[in-house]
Amino acid sequence: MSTTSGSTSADKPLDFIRQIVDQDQKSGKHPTPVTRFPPEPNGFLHIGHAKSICLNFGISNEFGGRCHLRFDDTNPSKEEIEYVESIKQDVKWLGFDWQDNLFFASDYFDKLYEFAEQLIKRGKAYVCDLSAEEIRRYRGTLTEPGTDSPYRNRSEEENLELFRKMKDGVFADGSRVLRAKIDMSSTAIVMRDPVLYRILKTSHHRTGDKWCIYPMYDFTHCLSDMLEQISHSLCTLEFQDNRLLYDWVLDSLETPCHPRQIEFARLNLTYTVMSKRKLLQLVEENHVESWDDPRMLTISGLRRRGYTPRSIRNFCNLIGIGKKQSWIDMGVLENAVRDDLNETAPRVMGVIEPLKVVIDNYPEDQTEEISAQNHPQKPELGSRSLPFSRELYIEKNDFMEDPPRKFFRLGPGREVRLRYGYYITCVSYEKDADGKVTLLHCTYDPETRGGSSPDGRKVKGTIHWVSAKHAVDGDIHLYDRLFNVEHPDADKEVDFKSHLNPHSRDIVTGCKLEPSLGSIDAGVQVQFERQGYFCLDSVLSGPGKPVFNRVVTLRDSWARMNKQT
RNA sequence: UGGGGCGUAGCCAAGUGGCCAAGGCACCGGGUUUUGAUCCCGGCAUUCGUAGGUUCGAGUCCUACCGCCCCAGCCA
Repeated sequence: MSTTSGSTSADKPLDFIRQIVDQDQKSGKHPTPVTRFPPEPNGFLHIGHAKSICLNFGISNEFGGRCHLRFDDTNPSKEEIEYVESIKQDVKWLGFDWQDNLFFASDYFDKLYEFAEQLIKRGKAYVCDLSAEEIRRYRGTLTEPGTDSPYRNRSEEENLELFRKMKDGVFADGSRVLRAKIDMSSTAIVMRDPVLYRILKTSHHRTGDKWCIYPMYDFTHCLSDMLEQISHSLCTLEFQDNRLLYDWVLDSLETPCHPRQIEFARLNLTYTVMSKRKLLQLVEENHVESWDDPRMLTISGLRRRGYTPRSIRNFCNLIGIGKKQSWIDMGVLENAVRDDLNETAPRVMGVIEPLKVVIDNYPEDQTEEISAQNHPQKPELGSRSLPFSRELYIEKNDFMEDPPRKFFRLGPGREVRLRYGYYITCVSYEKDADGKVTLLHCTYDPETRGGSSPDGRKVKGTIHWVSAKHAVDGDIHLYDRLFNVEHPDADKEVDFKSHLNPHSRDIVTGCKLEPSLGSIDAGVQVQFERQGYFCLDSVLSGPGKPVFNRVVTLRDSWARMNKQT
């Protein structure tokens, strides 16, 4: 079994789709499974697509098959070449390889056209002159059957002639369509003589102006699958009805194989919205900066935020595949990055909201180099050296004027350990006119260098710090969930944007970072000890002006405890 | 009132008629810890949408009912 897909464990039970693939492989029906990921190049990929990508490419990796990347580009009025490139980049970044199996439905336009003529010759398709509005009326309703189009019984010759003229551009957009001749009284609406081709005098991003008719999804998809010898065509639940048409088209034509369509539930996540329309709205109305805003659950947004490909793959493997519409808790996604980054991210110290500390009994001009581990559980990741001096910064919320008993940090007269440094005790503090604490005076115990005392005295709290004169200044963007309710778009009467979390991005300037952070590469994740995982923003950072994104916080049982009381 | 699907814990999800209904997340206890992190240990469905039925035995089979999702684009 390949491990390309991440954390596929041998003892994990197979989902229902993998069971089918497994059986088909063992029975010899499909010794080499072939799947495909078929995006329409009309937008950016998001976490929901990642589920499909991991499923299709995952199966191909696990069963020794192939997975094609095929662009479903049959509607030139919505699609753009730019999206093709971003989709390829995203799939690649997620860690999957389509090798030389890159296809476009538009590459099949000639063949598709031939199949359409074949259908006409078999008396299974006809050109219809009804307007879009009329077709809709003739279609009937959920409970009433449709009625036959007056053009339904044209002769083969007439249909062929008209269809060729459609192709040659003699008719106006929308004036005629090619329809399948199935059953206007079918209980399945998709079978009531569905449109197969429409006239669209729009140039296509790949075929240019060659075509002025374009095939519809239902006609294109099954035939594309067939042409590529796809064994298992996986799609989401809303296509269940379409399977009837998928099978009808293939059964109505002379084809060498008949791929099996299998539907699974799309991904829904709490505290976010997933539809392309709503994501677009967030961008256009400037609720976020862009498609790759770190708050967006687009693949590019997640990448910029600092999510690792592996964490996304692990997440997709974790949530499973089923037919039940479900809502995965956002915490599961967040947990997936935490788990991954906990293993791999080097630990560093950064002070987000600095409070200056003067160690009164520390020599004025002295600087010491203190050794700090890069990962306490992984000595193989080495250590680094940290400058220590008389003036430091600590986190503002690591000091309280009147701390409760369970507060293990600094307060008047209290002693804490500076991570890898010394024990210090707060002896006094200064406040400004507004009553805000501006400076702490502490003393240190020279016997406690490195963080332990010869007398074995217990110090419960350990806090992070940065030497004031060695600190690198930077900005930090504290990202949080974009919405503050579980189901932002649950109520159709309420605008989902009214649930936007005003603190989805808190920008903090003047943060004090340990020196090594001045030369870190964009996109490399580190753990700011006691706070969370961060990475340098690839867009906003400039020379000498680092901007760090918070990928996700560390679990914080202290914060949780305070929330409850 | 048509058709297609789905209902196992707060959220996912195994289970394919036979020991006490996997596992993960969340939650609650406890331990280790120079990150209130990580890690470790323990707890967490007398019950599988509901009601009947078949069977020695049913979450798994049958019947009825209830609830939720999708379908009436010349979108995919």
